[in-house]
Amino acid sequence: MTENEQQSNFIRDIINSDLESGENESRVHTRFPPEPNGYLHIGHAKSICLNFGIAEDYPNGKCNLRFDDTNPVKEEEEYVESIIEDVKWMGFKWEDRLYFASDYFQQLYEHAVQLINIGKAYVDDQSAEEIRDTRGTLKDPGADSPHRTRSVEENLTLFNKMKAGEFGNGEKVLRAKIDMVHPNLNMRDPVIYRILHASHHRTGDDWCIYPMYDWAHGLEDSIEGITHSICTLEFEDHRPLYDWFLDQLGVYHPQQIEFARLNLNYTIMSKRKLKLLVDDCHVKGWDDPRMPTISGLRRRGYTPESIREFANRIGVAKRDGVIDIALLDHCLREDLNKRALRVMAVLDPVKVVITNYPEGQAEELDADNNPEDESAGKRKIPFSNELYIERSDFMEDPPKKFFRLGPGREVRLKHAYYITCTDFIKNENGDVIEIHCTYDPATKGGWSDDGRKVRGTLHWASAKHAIGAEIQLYDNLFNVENPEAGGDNFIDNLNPNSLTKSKNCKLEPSLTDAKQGINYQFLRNGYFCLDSDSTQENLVFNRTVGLRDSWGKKQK
RNA sequence: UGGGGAAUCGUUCAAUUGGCAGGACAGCGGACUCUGACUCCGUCAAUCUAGGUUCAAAUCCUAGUUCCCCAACCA
Repeated sequence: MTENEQQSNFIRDIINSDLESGENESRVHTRFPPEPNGYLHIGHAKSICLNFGIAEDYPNGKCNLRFDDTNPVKEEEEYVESIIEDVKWMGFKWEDRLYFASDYFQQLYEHAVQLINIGKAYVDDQSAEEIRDTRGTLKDPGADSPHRTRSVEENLTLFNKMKAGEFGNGEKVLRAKIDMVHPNLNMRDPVIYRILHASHHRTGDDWCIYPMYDWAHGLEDSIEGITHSICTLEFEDHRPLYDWFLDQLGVYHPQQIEFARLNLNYTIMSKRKLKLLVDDCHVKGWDDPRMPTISGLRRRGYTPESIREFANRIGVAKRDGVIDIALLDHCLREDLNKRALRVMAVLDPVKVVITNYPEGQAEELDADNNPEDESAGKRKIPFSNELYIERSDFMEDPPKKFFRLGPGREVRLKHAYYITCTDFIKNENGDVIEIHCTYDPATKGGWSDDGRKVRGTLHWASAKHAIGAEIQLYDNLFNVENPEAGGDNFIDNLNPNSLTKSKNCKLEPSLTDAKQGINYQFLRNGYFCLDSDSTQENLVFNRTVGLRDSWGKKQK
């Protein structure tokens, strides 16, 4: 596959053959159905790209954004808002098709009455424990409930009383009457309605009975005229049930198709566990830049384009596997390289004094904003006799392959001059605190006419013009490839060094005007963006991702 | 254990449906370079196993192996 070209997959193959055979009046209609019980993460992004991507690529294709809000005790308005923002940010459009399962509660209820009327559902008085105990096991068949043979009239009466609030939580449930000895556990008279005296974020206290996923989901799809209902592998076992309900009711019957969810190494993807990281303050919130949430990635500086390209490259299949986080990094760098504004920032500064440059003098030098994009233009950078360079760019006794500064060595200051190190000063701890150099006035702009080769090019900032900033460097949130291997002990695998703050960074003054949502490349240091906590007085930048570093790698 | 799925380079997705196993990422080597970046070139490397059918098998058949999912009034 070449870059940016749409990767085909088995789901698109199914759609193509459906289209060929004239299935669904040749419509293609998908949906992305999140439960608003947490923030969306990169795994959801895969599903979003799949469902909305299909809608974009087929003539008249549509994709609904539908909240599967059937469980009021776990769901909140805050999550609804974040999900809407995230899908929008990803660049997908649902036009006027924003739906909520809760909008269908009345229809779902009426269909339940219908199911009772055809003798395929009954009210059970058993407790949750009793139901569990009589469901049987993987090996053993289940046993019929004593209430399984109630008359239609009695079931109708009881179900209406459930709806009217005459029973407490857990006192009664409505179950489908299928087969208690079915080899598929999901078919052993699944519960389809439970009593929950809880306020729903949208329907308030209108209802005290709420539909279960299996009952609700297929009907939601049916009501919306979904053609291909795409979900993850763990629902494969539910498909017979999905089909059974729709067949019993005789309503429009979408096709459920399952694919393997995304797993990334060094990352967890469980909403429950991500919520725990937030609730227990292991991270600063759902949008902490170390989180794999879409909001976290956004704050970190990821672009929607890079995530969409990633989703395209990983493909879609039924085999579950683990994607290397390096592929995400790659897609990110590929996009950022094209768009990021180049600037200079010194993360760990050490002072350089140009001894032959007049003190008190300064000049403005020209610099490209983006060598990959001529239209990005140029800017001016101030130069003076006192500068900062990166501490790691100087060695007192450098090896031959070190192309940077050392006693007697000449390097280029990007966009400025060649300088040669003549001396350096150390403090009592033996740390280099000042480096003395001379500059060659004939090399202004970073060129010399005499054909002299200078291997190293350093970024820098003029000491008296530089602005200060705090920079946050990130590493993987977890320090093992599969943090979830130990079950709920994943907290033990948190990387204690996932966040490193550098307070005294020196940036070129143009960054005073840095804006949120813009990607910068701090030359030789990586891609950065202004953090949402940044203020005029205290600038804070996040490192989105570092540059590839073959030199650093070689050092190890 | 009953049921449902899946097995192809280190990782991941492909293979015109029986016709030379290909791409991407990672790795390694090199070229280029005012970012040790980018770019470019090269290179390493796989069909779960055992039988069978066939001129020919990743693909079909038989037997086996391994891995994943299911026993919430979660989704």
